[in-house]
Amino acid sequence: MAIHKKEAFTQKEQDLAAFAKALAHPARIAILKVLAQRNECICGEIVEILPLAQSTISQHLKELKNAGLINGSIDGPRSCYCINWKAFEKFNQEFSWLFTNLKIKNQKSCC
Amino acid sequence: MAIHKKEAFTQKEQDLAAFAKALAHPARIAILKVLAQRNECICGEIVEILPLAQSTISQHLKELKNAGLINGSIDGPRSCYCINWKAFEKFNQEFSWLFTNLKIKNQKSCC
DNA sequence: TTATTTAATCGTATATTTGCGATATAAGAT
DNA sequence: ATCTTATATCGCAAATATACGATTAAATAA
Repeated sequence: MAIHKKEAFTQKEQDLAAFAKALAHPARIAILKVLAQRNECICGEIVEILPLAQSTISQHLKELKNAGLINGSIDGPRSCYCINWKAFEKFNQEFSWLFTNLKIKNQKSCC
Repeated sequence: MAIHKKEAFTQKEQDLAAFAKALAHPARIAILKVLAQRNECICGEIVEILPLAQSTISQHLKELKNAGLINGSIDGPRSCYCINWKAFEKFNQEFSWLFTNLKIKNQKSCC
């Protein structure tokens, strides 16, 4: 693709896209669901639940953490993860902005 | 990656991930904004606004259409696109389900 | 019919993502 | 100090995504 042209778009567009990207894999959706159900969770528990290798889960957790959607803290030899509800709330609003705000002027599909 | 393990996840998880994937690029967010503002739009107009080649825009439009987020109809030598608000509404609810429903039990982040 | 316009598709190059095994790291247990 | 446990990281392979120029297709205009 030569060059990513992300810099050509607004920060808000980039942020929203980055958030969507973090959610753009069923494994990460599933991880978030597990974290939400258990409030907090160590990596190993997720590995037991999902049909993916430990290294793969660790990678997905890293991406979710980089996107700011989860928090992680070292707890002895384990790593404890949980959802960052604050960030979720923020992005939920961003999505609402995209979903509803843009809809105000035009209510119906055309073609 | 050898094999995509998407089939190992629920349909709902896959659908939500696919929707997020469609939004996971700033160009596609920008295209949706243009479509929302103008209600309907031909490909060429979007090409004039965004700093991407015609073939690239066409590719992004195809992905948005495949994801069901936009409708497209052939209008002579042009193609007219618009947002499929119904699909948007549906996925907005799916996201709300993810964002709020899961949150009921656990209100605070742990780590 | 022949040109023009508009958009989709093809082919290609490159970047990124996904996945896993192997290894490294770091804390706790013995 | 050594072993065990839990997780992160490395290195690799394969799949996807991104981008663009060139070409094709299809409708209109001349």
